[in-house]
Amino acid sequence: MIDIKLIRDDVDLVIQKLSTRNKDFEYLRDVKAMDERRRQLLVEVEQLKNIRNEKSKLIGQLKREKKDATDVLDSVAHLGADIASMDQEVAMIEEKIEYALLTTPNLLHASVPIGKDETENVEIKRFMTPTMFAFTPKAHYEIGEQLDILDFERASKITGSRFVVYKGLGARLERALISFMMDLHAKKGYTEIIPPYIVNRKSMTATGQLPKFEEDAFKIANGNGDWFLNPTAEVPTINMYRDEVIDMSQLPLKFCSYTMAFRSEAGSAGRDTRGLIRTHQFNKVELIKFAVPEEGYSELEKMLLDSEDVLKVLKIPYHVISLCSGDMGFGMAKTYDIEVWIPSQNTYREIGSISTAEDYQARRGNIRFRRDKDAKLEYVHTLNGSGLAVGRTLVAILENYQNEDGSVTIPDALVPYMMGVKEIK
RNA sequence: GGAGUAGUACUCAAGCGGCUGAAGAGGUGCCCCUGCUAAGGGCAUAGACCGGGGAACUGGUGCGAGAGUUCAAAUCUCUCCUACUCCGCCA
Repeated sequence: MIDIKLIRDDVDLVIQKLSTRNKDFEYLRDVKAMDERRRQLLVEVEQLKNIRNEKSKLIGQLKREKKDATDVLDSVAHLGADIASMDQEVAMIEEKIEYALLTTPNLLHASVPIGKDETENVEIKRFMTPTMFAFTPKAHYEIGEQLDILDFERASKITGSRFVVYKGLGARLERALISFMMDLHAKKGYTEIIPPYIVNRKSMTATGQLPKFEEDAFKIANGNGDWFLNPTAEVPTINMYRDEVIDMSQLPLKFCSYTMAFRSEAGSAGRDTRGLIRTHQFNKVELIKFAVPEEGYSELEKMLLDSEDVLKVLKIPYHVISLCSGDMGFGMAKTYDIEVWIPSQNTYREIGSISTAEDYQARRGNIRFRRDKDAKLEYVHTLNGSGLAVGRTLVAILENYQNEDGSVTIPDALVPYMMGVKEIK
């Protein structure tokens, strides 16, 4: 969350900065007023508590000396009710402020292009030219069904729509991609992680999924209603360090985290209903970094390159866009999306997203570091990037590596992971 | 799932409702001593968070978390979390 001191100091500036997200933030003026009321109450109630503490001490002393304490007891008796009611008001105000801050998005970095929606995102770079075919390319679900490596019908029988069964070499390809990606990143110094796929409410709150986007998550009945299916490895991996102080010498911490990710896809009814572009359950390899603030943005650029490298090695065309202000995610200060070429749709589609939250998540999750022994604690910067979405990478391979006869060539880099298979036919 | 035990600072650990923001030990830092090392001695070692103040300072909260009893809670009560032991079940 953003620092309440910013609101205290200059609420107009904060509102102005947030306004590029094309939403209304006038309620922050109420937050400022509540904060003032709270501090004023604190001064009053703390004075009363000080009096009570002093008198309590005196009572203890008198009793030890076997003296009469009735007068002091009488004089302190009325304080309790006042303190209790003021405490209650403070708690109520704090709850409201807390909720407002938890539902206020991050401030954007100065380099984020201003724009109203996804149509105004800015292309940063391209890799390769879109794949050309001498025939009409098929969609990945047609290819997958014909090769009998993807089975959507049976998946919907087992569960429902937006699920898939990977079969035979399809299953092997999915598995190969996970290993390939993890190897690629691990070789560059990212520590491999396989975290829990179920996370609790605190974790979801720290990374920003809650309290605002509860309907996007799968909640499960166990865990007193406070357990959720992992929506992205960013959640469990960043929360590894929640409420911790990270030793300065360990920064930047770099992780590549493999998870199965789960999304309710509430609100995307009708979109990408066919195929595995948008499923409730998908594999994802995610890059996560914890960095000192001054290195946050250089680490973001490096992470983008590491993420791109997956498609470079696989030789699949993509471009990178910088999300404009109106399309930015809730908790992030700056985001690059990698979009991969999808021949059947004749367009680029998102396959990865690389972002920095600056200290927004660190403040929510209380993740800090200290520069040296006597230095004050500071919040780290947290970064996350896809490395990549595995299902969508499989889509990109099926479509970009398809042949006229319906077969699919396996990218060279994956052949060793496919037990030598060079083609699916 | 059942039964039990425990959670105090960097670590271990004492702790009677008030004199405990917390004994003691280790560790760590600085200093002394011994030619160096091993060993020994001295001093320091609660931070964090929320406030007030221009500042020096100062108030509040903190003993797994939350609620309660009380003028007063590490200490009493309740709920929860976590770890460990035994039983049951199970990949």
